[in-house]
Amino acid sequence: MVQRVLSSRSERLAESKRNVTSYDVARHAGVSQSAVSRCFKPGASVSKKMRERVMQSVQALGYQPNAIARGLITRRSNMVAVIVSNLNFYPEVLSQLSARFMQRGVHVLLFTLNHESDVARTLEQVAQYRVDGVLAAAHLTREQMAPFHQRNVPLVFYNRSYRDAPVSSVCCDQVQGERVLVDLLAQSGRHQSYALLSGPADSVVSMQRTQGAIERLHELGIRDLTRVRGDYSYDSGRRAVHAIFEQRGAMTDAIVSANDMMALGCLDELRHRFELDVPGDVSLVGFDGVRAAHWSSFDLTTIRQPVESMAEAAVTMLLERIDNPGLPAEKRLFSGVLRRGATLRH
Amino acid sequence: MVQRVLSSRSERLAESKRNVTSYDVARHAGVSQSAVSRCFKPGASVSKKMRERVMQSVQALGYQPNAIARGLITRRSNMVAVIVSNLNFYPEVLSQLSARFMQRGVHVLLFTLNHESDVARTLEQVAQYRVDGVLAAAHLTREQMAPFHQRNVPLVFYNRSYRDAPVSSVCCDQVQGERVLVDLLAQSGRHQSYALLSGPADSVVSMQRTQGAIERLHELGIRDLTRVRGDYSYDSGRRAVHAIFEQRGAMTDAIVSANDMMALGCLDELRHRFELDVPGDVSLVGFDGVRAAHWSSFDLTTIRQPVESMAEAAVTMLLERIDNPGLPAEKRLFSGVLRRGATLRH
DNA sequence: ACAAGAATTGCATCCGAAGTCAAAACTTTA
DNA sequence: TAAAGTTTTGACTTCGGATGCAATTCTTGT
Repeated sequence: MVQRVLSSRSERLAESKRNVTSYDVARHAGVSQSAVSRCFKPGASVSKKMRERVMQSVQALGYQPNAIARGLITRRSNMVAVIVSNLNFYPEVLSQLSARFMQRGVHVLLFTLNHESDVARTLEQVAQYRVDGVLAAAHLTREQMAPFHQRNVPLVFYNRSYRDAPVSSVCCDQVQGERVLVDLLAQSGRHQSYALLSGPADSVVSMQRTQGAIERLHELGIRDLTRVRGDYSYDSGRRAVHAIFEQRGAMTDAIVSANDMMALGCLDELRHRFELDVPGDVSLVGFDGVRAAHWSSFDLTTIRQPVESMAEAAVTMLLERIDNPGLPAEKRLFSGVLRRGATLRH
Repeated sequence: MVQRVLSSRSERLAESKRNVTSYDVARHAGVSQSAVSRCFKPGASVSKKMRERVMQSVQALGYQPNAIARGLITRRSNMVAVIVSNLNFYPEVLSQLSARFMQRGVHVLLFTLNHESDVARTLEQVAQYRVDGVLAAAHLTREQMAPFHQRNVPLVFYNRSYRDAPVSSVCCDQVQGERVLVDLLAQSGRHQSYALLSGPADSVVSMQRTQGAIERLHELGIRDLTRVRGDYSYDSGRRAVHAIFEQRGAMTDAIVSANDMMALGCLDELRHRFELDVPGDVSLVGFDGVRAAHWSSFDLTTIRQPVESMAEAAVTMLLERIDNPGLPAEKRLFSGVLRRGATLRH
């Protein structure tokens, strides 16, 4: 009877191409399932003989431990969620994060947000997969963070800091960077009329950069400036030039853009549509230090975010907090690195 | 006795912030665990009253079903692996794929490869997570594909096709696109000397493009051409110009680049370093249709890959094969779309 | 009011690996 | 060589939810 059940089971196995389990390996090697399991646990108590026997069967059957089942019992999925809004803008960040997580044996469950995606539903999914941690390069409200705190899932933000919320973050100092840029503008050529091009209204980063610029301009006694808003894209940078000139005629001779993409759009529009010289007629600064800013067509003056260090810090902070749930939240602030290009009047 | 065990259990629950399980919900609602489970299964047999009671407890306790546990029993993780090499080059592809998978309730486990990553180890990880399918925008050998076939895990390639392997793929017709570009070059201005800039030696896409170009050039009777190799990057495009001119003096007046990034590097180097006019002195074509190719500084003539359609097709093909394991492999070939820019001599 | 049929519900089992603990197999020591 | 100590090993339980099946409840028709 028992025999029969067993045989019908192995028949099913054969016909359904069921995955090889640790039981199959155990049977093949003539040992217990526990033994097989132990052979895959680093410091476990297994004799050399046993390990050899098991590994031989593992090879023979092509066994791969099931990470899902393991995760269920250990309560560790070895996955982290990476939530990014607008993947297009900062591919390097994801690239860096992914590489560094992989290197440490942690897997990345990717969630991208766009304007039409349902953040609540997305976060629900994140929660259901029982990820060990969350790395968010996107904005979350306090209510949206709460469930993670309750479940003790560490949360690290990339480039957004929540002043009074107890969450960790790795940021580039937007305010200080922007101040450096404004200083540079002010020191070089005598600019008559400044324009400030901000990013989307709901972007905290854009707010900080804009605020940093305004603050410093005020301190320098410059209060009169044109303000327009873009959406971080190249095209919106191009459109912004029109908006600026509509407001001020073509007086404007210094443009502070909240990011590089828009700055490049401005640059192209100024040169090719308005046939103005940059930096002869107009000075221009960006922020981010994207690849294209370095291209010889542009050679943009900007602040480069130290993506490598920031990614490394973010990954480390998250993994530390996963291994040691007691660690308090920590906010790390990196300084941007000035890149002097050729878009500033002397 | 039973009472005592129960109470010690709930104490443990309280102190360890254990996640809420379907048992907890069942107890709270005074029903069986099966009932709770059924309330989360779409077409299940549950009375209205039951559903209400359960949902009330779900709300009260903040229950979230555990996708890991579910995956174990259903043998469906609802995750697919997306394997990309060099995330930096084609951020739009990942962005599109991710958005489309999310929209259909499928989760993306991201694996990025770079020159120093261990492909075998990566694929092992993919296998261990029991993903329902794999979407690869990277090269795999037949041996590396084999385990997926054995386990019946559908595999769809993005932009790489394996002629005689029974795997599905979605590709852009590189050869035909390159032929169109060469024709265009040949028709416009009388070019004296062609140069061909290929991508990395191990890139199948580069090979196809290069081959397409050479083939058509031969057909047109043009056999004399300079060949150099780059690595798909902007910088390698810049360097390539030097290499070309070293081989041929500055005779070359038509450059066919295997991708847009390198073409942009060429363009910048030609204009700013060599002070040559494009298209006046040199004509130039790229391939891909990246954003920057459209920028007014460049206005590159290129073939745009229909990323949206290709991503949609790839996602659909993969999900269909997951739902219906019997489906045969299928190869879909999309035509690139010519974008006429201003980098061709008339 | 009652039998037959349909819709719900709960019990028990399963998915696949990991951890606990006691039994079994080795070592060492007296 | 027996006792004591140390390693290894295996039986059994657990993680959390899904599902087949039998038991129960609810409809319906007569």
